[in-house]
Amino acid sequence: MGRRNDHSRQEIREMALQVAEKIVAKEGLQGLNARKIASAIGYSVGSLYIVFENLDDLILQVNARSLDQLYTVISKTEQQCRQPDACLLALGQAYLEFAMEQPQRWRTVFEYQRTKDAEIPSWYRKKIFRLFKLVEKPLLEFMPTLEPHLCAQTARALWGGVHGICILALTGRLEIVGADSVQNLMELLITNYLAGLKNVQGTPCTPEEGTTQECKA
Amino acid sequence: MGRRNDHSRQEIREMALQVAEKIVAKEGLQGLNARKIASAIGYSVGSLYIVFENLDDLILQVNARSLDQLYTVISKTEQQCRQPDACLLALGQAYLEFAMEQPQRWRTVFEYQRTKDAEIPSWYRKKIFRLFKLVEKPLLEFMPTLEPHLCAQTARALWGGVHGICILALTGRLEIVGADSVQNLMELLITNYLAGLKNVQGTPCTPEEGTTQECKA
DNA sequence: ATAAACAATTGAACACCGTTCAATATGGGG
DNA sequence: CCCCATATTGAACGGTGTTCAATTGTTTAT
Repeated sequence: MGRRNDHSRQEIREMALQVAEKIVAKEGLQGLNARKIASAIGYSVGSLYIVFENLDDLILQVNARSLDQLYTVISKTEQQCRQPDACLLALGQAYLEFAMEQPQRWRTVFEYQRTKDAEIPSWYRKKIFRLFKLVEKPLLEFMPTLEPHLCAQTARALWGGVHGICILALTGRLEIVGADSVQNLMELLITNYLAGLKNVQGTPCTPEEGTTQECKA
Repeated sequence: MGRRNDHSRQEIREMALQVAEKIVAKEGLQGLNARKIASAIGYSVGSLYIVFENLDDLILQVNARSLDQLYTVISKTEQQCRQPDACLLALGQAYLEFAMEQPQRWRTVFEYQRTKDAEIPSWYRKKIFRLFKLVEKPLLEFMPTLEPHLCAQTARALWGGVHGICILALTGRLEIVGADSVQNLMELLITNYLAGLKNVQGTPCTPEEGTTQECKA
């Protein structure tokens, strides 16, 4: 088959991405390959390489969409809550919920590392940044005295923790008996972390309980 | 070449694992393949499949060794510390240090998922369990009133958090400027979490700060 | 209307991967 | 010394991602 002009490049790109999303959601990253995508959209492999630089590029786009959807979910959660501490807890649980409802897509986002040593593009980084921003906002309401840099650090520490629980849960390394226990872990982490924040910042440093870090600020 | 009896199967196995460890440490999981291992130990690919079920099996063994080495490091750290809170902080930092000094090996342990749907063998699970035990011990000293199950949960929440910070740091998703800032994140997470634990467990539940969970116990 | 120029599309081909197994070469027992 | 049991091989198979000469339909010029 030669020229047929059935679809524009943008359209082919869009079709490929939609198919790839479905495959990733159903079979995970392992189930995804160029020939499968190509045949599903009725084009050949060669056409994929006109529209995408390579498969890494394609997967990056799929992940970008997952991040966008995650942002939508998290953002809605953030808008619906009132008290900052309850808000942070709700954000963590929304994050966990997304991860558990779309495990394959979520895992693909965070486990996939490009083969090439190419840097993560800045537009993709921004999608991660704005997720952090959603955490920093209620955190600043919760601790208004936090200077911006420390707030960013505090948010990243908390979100790293939330993320870690999700990963260990999804990869089956938490090994917890019981149905909703991952949610409990999440609540434990967030509430204790926040309570500690309030406590440490609000009280003078006591030598037998504080370590060293908090006394400086 | 036919029979030569240069090495026993155990010896071939050992040689293969040592070579595989080096390759993983230097080039990561992506740099590892059967032919490379085979040529490095002076045998053919076929011999590898006599000694290992498949590459997944081989990688599992490599990861088991990484877990053992991690356990050694963490265990030593645990033995050297005095106060339980300082101990937990030291454990987290030792974990982070291992992850950053052996990034490829550490990532291979946690990011690799077997292709086959085969379960993780129980002897491998035990290696993960005993790592958690090292966390639960000082945690119980820190909070002697914790019932065993809640202690296990509390340890897993904390360790999930520690793990998450490591992962995000290693995959370049934290985006922190400065040298030792990941260490600071780790300290933030652990000290705040511990302070919160003490605070929440020790004081009666106040409606405006506590969420819901801690008031039940 | 016809031809020439152009561009979209293909799919065979290449180099790699994990895995298998018939063929083979050899150490050691009779 | 011969023969056999077996340790070892490596070509072969089906699967990757990726490339690019060849092909074929569309458009433009005459």
